[in-house]
Amino acid sequence: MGRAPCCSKVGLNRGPWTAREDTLLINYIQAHGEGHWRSLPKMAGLLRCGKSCRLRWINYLRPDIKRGNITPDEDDLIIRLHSLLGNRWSLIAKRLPGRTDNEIKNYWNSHLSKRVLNNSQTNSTTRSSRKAKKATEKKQKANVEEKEEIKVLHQPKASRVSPFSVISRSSSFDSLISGSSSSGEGSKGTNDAYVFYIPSYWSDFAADTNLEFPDAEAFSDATPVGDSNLLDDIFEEYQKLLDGDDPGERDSIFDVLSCF
DNA sequence: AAAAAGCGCAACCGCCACGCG
DNA sequence: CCGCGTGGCGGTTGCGCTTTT
Repeated sequence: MGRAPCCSKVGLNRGPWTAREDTLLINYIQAHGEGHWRSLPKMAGLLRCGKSCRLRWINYLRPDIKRGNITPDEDDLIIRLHSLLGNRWSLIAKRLPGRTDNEIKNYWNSHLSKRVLNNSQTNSTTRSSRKAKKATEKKQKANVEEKEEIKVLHQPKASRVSPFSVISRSSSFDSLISGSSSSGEGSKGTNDAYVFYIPSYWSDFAADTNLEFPDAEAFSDATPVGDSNLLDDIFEEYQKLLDGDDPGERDSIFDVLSCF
């Protein structure tokens, strides 16, 4: 049973959004900005729940959304961050400009979790029926997750991010992402051409937390994430800090991460 | 060629924390 | 301090498309 839905569903549209609804939502947000999701549908003339509007905007319509396949570098970073943060999709997404938590979560569930699973397998499996295979995968997945739960160093409860994060993600991302961002569907494909940048807040992050990045000055708007050495450096710094004995220090890392 | 199974992803659901009166 | 409204988050579902049998 549980509690009542967030809003009355009576008379509201559900399921896939139509182009018309998308247009209404985009036009309204362009005119009035994000927020006030509860009243937005009414004001925008949409027969949708406010929550649904928010999700549609954040996961699909926002102009800074980068559509297309996950690049190998992003792929690598997701795996590494997941090993540190667990299923903290929003935090992981914040390290991947233009990617949404939903997208990363889906990508993990459909691609990476299997890959991680396969890598952890020591025995080669015999060919079996798909059903049996899937059942086995499910079982193994459960085992891996059980182990991961032990491995993850610190997994605080999900918490709301500061308003600053909204500014970071939604207001200035056009300047952070080079290449075209597409708001239409079916624009997958040109992923190889994507180049994106670590935003300048990385250096602020380092300064604010007294982190000694190997080359903090290198973190500027013009720093391509495509440099896998840099990704390694970032990841290693995270790991070092997380491996530290001081729980307070670890907490501060998550606090800082939550601020972006 | 048809049916079954698998896959990918948009959308939904419910819980939780923050902000404000 | 407390209760309510709201927004954010992670988990889950549903469905269309693709692949396999």
